[in-house]
Amino acid sequence: MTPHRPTLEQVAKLAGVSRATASRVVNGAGGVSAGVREAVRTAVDSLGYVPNPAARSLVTRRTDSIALVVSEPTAQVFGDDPFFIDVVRGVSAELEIGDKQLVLMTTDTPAGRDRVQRFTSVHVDGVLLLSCHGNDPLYSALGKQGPPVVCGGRPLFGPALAYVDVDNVGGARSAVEYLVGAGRRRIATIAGPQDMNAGVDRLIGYREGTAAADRRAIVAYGDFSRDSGERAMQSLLADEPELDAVFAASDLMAIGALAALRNSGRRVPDDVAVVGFDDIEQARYAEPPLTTVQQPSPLLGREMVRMMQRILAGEQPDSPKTLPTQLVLRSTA
Amino acid sequence: MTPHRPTLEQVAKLAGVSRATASRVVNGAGGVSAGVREAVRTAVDSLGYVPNPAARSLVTRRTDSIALVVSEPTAQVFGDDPFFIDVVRGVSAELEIGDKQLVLMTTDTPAGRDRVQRFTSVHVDGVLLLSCHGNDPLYSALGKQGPPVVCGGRPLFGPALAYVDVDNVGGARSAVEYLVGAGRRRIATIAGPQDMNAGVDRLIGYREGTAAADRRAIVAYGDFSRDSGERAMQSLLADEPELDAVFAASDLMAIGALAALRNSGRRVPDDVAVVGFDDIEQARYAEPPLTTVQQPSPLLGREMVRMMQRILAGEQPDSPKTLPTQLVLRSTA
DNA sequence: AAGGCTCCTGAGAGCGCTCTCACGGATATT
DNA sequence: AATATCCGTGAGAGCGCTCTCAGGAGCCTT
Repeated sequence: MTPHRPTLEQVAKLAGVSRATASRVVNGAGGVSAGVREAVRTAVDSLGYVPNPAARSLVTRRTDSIALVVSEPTAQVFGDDPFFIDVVRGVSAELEIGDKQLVLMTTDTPAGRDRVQRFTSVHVDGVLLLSCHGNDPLYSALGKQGPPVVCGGRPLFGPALAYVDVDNVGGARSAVEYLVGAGRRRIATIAGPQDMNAGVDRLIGYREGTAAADRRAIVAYGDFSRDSGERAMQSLLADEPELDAVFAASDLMAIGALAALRNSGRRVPDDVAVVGFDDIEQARYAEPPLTTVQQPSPLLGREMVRMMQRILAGEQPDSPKTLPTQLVLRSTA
Repeated sequence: MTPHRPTLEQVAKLAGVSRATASRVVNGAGGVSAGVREAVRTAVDSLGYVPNPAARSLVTRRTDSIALVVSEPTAQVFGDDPFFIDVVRGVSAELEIGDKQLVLMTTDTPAGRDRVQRFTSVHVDGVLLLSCHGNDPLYSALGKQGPPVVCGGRPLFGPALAYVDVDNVGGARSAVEYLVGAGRRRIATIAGPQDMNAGVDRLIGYREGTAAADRRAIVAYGDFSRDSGERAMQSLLADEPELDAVFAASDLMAIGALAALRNSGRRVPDDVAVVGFDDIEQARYAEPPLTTVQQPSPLLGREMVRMMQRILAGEQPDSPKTLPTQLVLRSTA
């Protein structure tokens, strides 16, 4: 198919130098006189030379590519909010700077997990884990040996891995604080799944906020999806008809809650205030537009890569990094 | 970091065979006696041997990985509908079957494009192009030399590349036919961007449908986004206050149109029927739930991979493949 | 029984690259 | 002026794997 890619050897011959020198120029190593460097560059251009990464990585033992591992449940959960794609975009953009490749892997089946484990042990320089689910055996497996791992989201179990997270606790707390400050008395929450760190931490933040203001915690659970939010809101309304505020751990659940509130005849925000979490695009178009806690998803991707690069460069293991969230005021609270 | 990966040499020694034989077993090549095969397998397991892909691909000239190239504009456009992630999921699942890797690349800048071009020429066995935008220089560049290319979505320009597409024309036409059958008289469309094949083809389908029913074409343009749909609907309403149906080339635009119709006091579907395209999750929750043309996004990804694999296997170049769409009836039409 | 098969196995030659090491020449040191 | 230092360069040894080729053992043919 391909006629035949030129090799370094040919570049060297054309430039009238040795392969070693050509290699030096191609890799930007110093110690080459300007004239020779120029000659090699010319040869590279005229031949259209592109280094063979396999040959290179065979000797360097680097692959210059890192894996982004996403557990399929995660992809499913985040399938309809742009979180995932935003993270990927951030990862991609940041890797591009370092001229590294992004290898995307999903782990739905145990076989897939096994595949990931085998694969990552040789094929990539590092692994970014975006599987925020509970006791994932992948955590411990990857942590034990093989390339360095950086998690997106604080791992709930397993060994202490490097991670970057969004300030879920702080964001949730600030949402509650805002509701308290706005004079709300009975503040409920629709929490996310408790096998995911975002679900856990946002509930913790809610509890901190209510405790600090001496409010009772009123908790219902959802799975981050719209429907689960609607159902949770219904049960909340049944149990606590007097509630006047709800913090939902995701925008989708908040939007579901909005529908439930509407159906129950409550006015938002007059009767019940609603605050979501994520700040997805739909939040802007909700009826009424949703007040929510914004999280910097692309930045999460970028920071994961940066942390990985620091680890790869052999620097001190970073302390976990937490990215700030921000309350975005719209009309529901 | 890594202690040191076992090599085939070590496996061979442990199994008491030559490297060649060990290689045969590892690669499942025939012509190895059962006893020897078993011995090698045992050695592989006990050593935890994983073949070094760099060494392998150095000699085989395959990388067993294929690139999915996404132009950033595309990612942006599709950022808030699950199309992109669905395609990726399909691609990923299908590649996994063939035990190939997915390398994800985005091309926002010209530099990025250059990078893609250089990269793909050596690093991957094939390229899946998901950049459905107009006159992308990448098309011709990739088509000319380098690995085989399969496009997702019919390329609008450039050389004839293999592609898989969704039946945009047929889907749009069937939407119009349905509206006609439901007795709608003045059927407008909110078309998508005309530098993207989905935008072009859905407009063609609309035109076919209206022409076949002797209806006048009433066209406004959007960019697939919600806001552009809302604006387009407003201008449609201003120009053609008597219209009684709208086909929007995306669900997001249809949802925007719904908002504009509501604001103008029209009832949906009583006064104006609305049909979207895509069947994103939001369509189910629109007010009222949106009738729309469903497209099989994950299947698109799978089929792209399958076509690529056929090409890689040296089979006859496939004719372009078109995947069926299906009208999903809800409440807006 | 001799030749011809087939079947299994091992030896060895690279794939294209990086990197260490040695070496010659120019420059700096004493 | 002699030695030490440095810089630019080339030779060559692999990195771990696949794959061709040759050869030995066992079987079938005639």
